[in-house]
Amino acid sequence: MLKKERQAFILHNVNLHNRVLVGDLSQGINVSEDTIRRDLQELADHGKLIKVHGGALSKSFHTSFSSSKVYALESKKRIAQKAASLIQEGMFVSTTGGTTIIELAKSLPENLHATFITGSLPAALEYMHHPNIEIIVIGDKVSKSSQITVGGEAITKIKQIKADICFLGTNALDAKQGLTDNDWEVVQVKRAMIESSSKVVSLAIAEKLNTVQRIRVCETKDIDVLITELDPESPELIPYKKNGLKLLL
Amino acid sequence: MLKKERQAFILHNVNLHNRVLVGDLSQGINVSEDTIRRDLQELADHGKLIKVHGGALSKSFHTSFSSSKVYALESKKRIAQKAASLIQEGMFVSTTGGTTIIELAKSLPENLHATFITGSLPAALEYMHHPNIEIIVIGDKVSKSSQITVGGEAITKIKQIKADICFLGTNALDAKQGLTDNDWEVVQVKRAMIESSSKVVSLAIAEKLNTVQRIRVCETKDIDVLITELDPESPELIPYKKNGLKLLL
DNA sequence: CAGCTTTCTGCAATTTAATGTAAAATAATG
DNA sequence: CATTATTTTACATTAAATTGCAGAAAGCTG
Repeated sequence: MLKKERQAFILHNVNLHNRVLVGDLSQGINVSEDTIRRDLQELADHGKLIKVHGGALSKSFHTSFSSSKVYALESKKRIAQKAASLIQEGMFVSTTGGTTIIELAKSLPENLHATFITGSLPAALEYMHHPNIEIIVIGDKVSKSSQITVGGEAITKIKQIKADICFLGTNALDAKQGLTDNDWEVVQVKRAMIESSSKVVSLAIAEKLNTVQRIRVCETKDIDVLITELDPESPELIPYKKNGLKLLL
Repeated sequence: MLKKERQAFILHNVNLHNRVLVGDLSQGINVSEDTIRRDLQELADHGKLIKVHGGALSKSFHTSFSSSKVYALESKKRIAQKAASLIQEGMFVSTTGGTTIIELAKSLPENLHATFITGSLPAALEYMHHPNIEIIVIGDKVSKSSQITVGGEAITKIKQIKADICFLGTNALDAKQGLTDNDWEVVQVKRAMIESSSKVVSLAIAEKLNTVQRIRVCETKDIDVLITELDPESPELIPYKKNGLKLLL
């Protein structure tokens, strides 16, 4: 059996049963456990499965188990801290929703005086814990999928307030395709925020990079700063640099 | 069973039943109690559950009970349920903030179709759990003490929407002095809500009755229904009856 | 406080993983 | 075809992880 075949077989199995054991595979294919381990390692390196002690789990199993709120939490925290450092005393800051933005809200320094504008209900609740932060909530219909307010009223209000900086929770970002999203109403809100902010910052964990969704929010060059957890020298980031984005962390 | 699988199983259980016992898990999965404890410890370290003596609790369960919002919770729940029974299919409902209103949000029947208008962020988050409820958030500056939006914009918006029924979380109610409150901005919002609603309902636990605060929101006769947990025959309630209030429970 | 249960700690046994090395297979080159 | 390099694999050895157990410590209950 060729190596590729074997790996295809393993992958097929792990996706079918959500789990595989090194021992079973070794017996089933009749190769040493070392070989299986090497295969698993390789597949894991390519992100096809999750290697664990004793075998491997399917990707879907793993993500469903570590619920999305805690998913990549550490990355998000680091990104959020970097983002917080961009905020200066007295600024007007607008933010979208999303878990990374919530982390940003939690990362704000205790004594920061600033005004936050948001249509995200969970984010607003977080800002509330900070005694010196003024909160402006954008009112309108609530989109349940994204937990932010959306609609014409919301967009009108957003455009009425010129923010110094705007933080975008990012669903998908690609150097060529720009910032994209799947929800039409949310896209409108994001566009309005970008339009009425002096500086646009995108917070994106690595896995959102080089992915594309249906609806374009803006082009890559419209974003001023990209904050992600990758090494700034990482080759993945080169196309973004070319588009003039400042990179952080 | 792989370690990750076991932990997924535990997590699934704790989220399902809100609690797990070390012994049960040990028997169920057929590993030693030590192993279960180590798993619980690990999951707790990652913030996925709360470890307690004898087992573990789900995160949501724990936070909903450890907070200080349990004061007079049972009374509030009963009041909330009574209030929920007043809401009919398709109604436009406006609500203020306050813990009793949050209980109302939790008490809503699963399949109710209605539109809720509120400036309260925690209430809006609760409504979000109901699939058939449309939420309109009133935007403006957030008052941290009351966790609702306040200000001219908010009042303008409230007046633009005519609600069928309006539920007021009540700080102080006195038959002679009417409904009173301590926060000027909140009072403005409440007044606007009363003005633009066909029916006004006050939710008040007994200890708020016959108390007065600085600023008058409205007179007693402007309230249509008072919901409290006292016996309707209670002498305390006679002056309210005289003012034409309908009493519930 | 006394008696009970639960938890923690260190330790040993077992299982699993990683690493280095050599043999075999495959590919590349002149 | 011979030979050289590369890849793949198995085996042995060492390292790491997981788990259960015993006894001490801590927590709970009446």
